[in-house]
Amino acid sequence: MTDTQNPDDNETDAAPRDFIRDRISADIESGQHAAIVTRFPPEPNGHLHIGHAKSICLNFGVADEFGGTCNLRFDDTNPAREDESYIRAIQDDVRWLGFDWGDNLFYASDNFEQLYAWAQHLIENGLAYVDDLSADEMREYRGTLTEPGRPSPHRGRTAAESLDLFARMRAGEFEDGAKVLRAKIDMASGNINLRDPVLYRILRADHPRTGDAWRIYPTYDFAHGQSDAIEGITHSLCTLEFEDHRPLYDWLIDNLPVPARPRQYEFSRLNLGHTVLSKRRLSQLVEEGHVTGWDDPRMPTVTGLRRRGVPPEAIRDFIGRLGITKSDGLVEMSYLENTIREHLNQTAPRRMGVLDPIKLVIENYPEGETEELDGLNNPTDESAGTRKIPFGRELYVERDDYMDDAPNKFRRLTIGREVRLRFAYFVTCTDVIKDAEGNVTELRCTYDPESRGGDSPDGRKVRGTIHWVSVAHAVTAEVRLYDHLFAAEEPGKERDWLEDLNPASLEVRDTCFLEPALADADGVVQFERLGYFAPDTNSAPGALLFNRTVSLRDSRPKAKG
RNA sequence: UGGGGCGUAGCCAAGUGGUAAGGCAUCGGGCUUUGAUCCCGUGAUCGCAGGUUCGAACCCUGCCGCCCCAGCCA
Repeated sequence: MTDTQNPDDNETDAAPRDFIRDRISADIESGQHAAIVTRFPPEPNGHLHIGHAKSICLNFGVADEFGGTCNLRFDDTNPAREDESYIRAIQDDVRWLGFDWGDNLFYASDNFEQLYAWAQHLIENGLAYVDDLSADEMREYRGTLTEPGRPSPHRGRTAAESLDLFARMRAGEFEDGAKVLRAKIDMASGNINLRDPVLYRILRADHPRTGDAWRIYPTYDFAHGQSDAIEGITHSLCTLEFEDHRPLYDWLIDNLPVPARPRQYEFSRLNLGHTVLSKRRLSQLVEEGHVTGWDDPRMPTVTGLRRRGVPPEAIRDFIGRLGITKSDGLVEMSYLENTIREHLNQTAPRRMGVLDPIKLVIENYPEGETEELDGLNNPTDESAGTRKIPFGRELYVERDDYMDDAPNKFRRLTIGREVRLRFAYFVTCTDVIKDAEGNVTELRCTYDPESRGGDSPDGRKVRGTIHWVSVAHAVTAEVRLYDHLFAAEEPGKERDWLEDLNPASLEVRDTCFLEPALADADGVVQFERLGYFAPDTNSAPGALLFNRTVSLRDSRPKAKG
């Protein structure tokens, strides 16, 4: 009973460990908290991106691991920039990622009345005052990073006067920007957030949820921590740039009669190479038409990744592998891509499709004859079974898979070389037909009828295997190939970030030929030897449209055929 | 020159005084009806310089580098 654990007693596969989880464990062990409550607090002013996914996975993940709950809370304190449409989209995204907030849906705006009362409480206690300084004046008075600020002339206003002014601000008596409510803390603090930060500003705009009830709105600093307290959040997890705000967060909690004592912990946000992860920049890309929308498959948004064909499991796995720390780095895009491949390799059915077709005619195959061959749906998963693939005398193969005078390394078609048509026959190229400009228009081949299925009874080996589609049975489709949205790994590092946009991020192949089984594909599939492809949201029978989620790894020698 | 953080191999990241986990990438090799998958192997003395200690990535001191903060954005 009093047995201690063996030092070599290997725990099961390590649940994620990081400084935040360590802290939570400690808080639970010490009895500090019986159960933990976290929250994911998006501002509804744009769509979620993969950086948010990190926060989502952390907050919901930790709640789940420790038997707590995670609230979804909209930080809707700025009606000037927020919109209802985003509220819906954000919920869809979080759900799609695989998380469930149950009944715990909140809005900071639900607390407006309470926040107002607490602001009055601060004024009554001499801890806040109404200031008439303009934004410009306030900036001047605030000082600089190295010089202390000066007190506003209104800092000494009586509580009674501030209370009156504050009420009139609420009533809509003053213009936007005419007055603000400020906390009275320390104009000389080295931490600029403590130099009498603004708690309320006049914004005579209607709010998606409270309509015209309010003419003043609390700032993030005043709304966030207090909302945490109201919801009983135990661990308020946010990104590093809020570290400077923690003293203010604590000051407010300490000076207000809040019902709980939440604590804020900060972790580093996700930075990904060859893309941008800020809502400001992402909205700009959308607004200026550099992409087709928030759900453009090139966007690092949750909705974009989804349309691209990235499974939510892959995103969660990716985030999990990165870990939670306080050091900010730049994660290689290839890391994400690799994680996506890993998941899709297990689940995506294999199919064949030719994206840059040239015709291949098998001269000794009977005219007009057709047969069906069996193709493995997934070599890594026996249970995926097989499918029938129609075969005939005329096929489409990839232009890339033929080369004149190919070097020995070239394992594909060239005159005189025998290769295997996947799941079909051995075929030997005998002649090539070209147009006036020298472009290959057709390949002539002979096949070995004995090699049906892809193996020769004489045990003869073949150097390569290529994919194909029967001309008579092919379905046509448009396929979109994507590359990094930005050519530079760190957009904006060497020049204006928009100049780093990759002009080749989208390549449209409008006449591709696919095996007939793809006519009604409804999930991500692997086009053998090419990559993973997802039917686009606009794909329709007769007008198939696929997005390349990610290519397959390619270890072929550098110089392509 | 103020305040707050960070600094372990190309990238992410364990490690918290006892002699550098793991993942990805790279490069070799094996297997292979996808040049895919899979399998095996492959690299660091821990930003730098001092100090404490029998012993330091982990403790102390001093440097250096990078990130964030001067919105009535979050």
